[in-house]
Amino acid sequence: MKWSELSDNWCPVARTLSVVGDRWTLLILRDCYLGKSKFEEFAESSGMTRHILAERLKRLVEEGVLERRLYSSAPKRYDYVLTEKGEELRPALRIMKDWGKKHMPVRREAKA
Amino acid sequence: MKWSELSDNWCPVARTLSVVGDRWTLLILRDCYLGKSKFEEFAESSGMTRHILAERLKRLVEEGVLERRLYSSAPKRYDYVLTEKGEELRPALRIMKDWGKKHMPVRREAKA
DNA sequence: GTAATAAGTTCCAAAACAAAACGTAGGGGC
DNA sequence: GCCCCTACGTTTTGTTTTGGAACTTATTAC
Repeated sequence: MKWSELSDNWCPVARTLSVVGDRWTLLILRDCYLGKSKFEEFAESSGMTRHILAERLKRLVEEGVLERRLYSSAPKRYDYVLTEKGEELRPALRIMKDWGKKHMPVRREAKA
Repeated sequence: MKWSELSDNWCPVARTLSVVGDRWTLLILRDCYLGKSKFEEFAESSGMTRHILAERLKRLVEEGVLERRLYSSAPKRYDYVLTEKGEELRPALRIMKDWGKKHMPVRREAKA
């Protein structure tokens, strides 16, 4: 089954996952909630490749979770800010944060 | 970057995602919250391949989110039940459910 | 004119995934 | 006993996605 098929699933959880159901997308949202908005910030913070990052940002914009915003006209630079729709996923990430703190202790050295 | 590297990330959200950060895993949890516990139930309900399902169940058991339980000794049959650790992710799925209902209307015909 | 910055794009090999067949260990009908 | 059914997986074979690194474009700072 493909992503696109999931978006019309009877289950609202499945439809949500068709947008945010992979680790990179959720890490982008985490960064947004931490105040980041720029491509380079996401790339450095999450450790994902620029290739994947560009693709995920594109989808988040298409789905209305983020908005691509021109923040400098010369040179042209765009960043990404949360929409209200995107803001409403914040509580889910907060639960994951608390769960990680409680159940997933760091075993070795922190990397990034 | 690989899954395994994420599990020692400084960020608790990232560590959480190293366990549940893909759509199939989260759909398995959804099914658990709906009362399902059997391999065949997960396979049919989510539409994922048996191959992937077996792998994800294995990891969820290793991580202590689910418990593999012998529910019939002859023939030997196992099912999967939530641990307390697994139960504590339920609120995150509830938020995704509400978000999906609000922001992801079904456009075409529901399939599964 | 040379280097730096920032947002991407392109390329190729490696890994993950999808689909479907196969395996295994019994149970039940007859 | 023999055959099909159930249920939890495993194996196999191709396709798709991902990872990693280099490249592009436009502009500013020196």
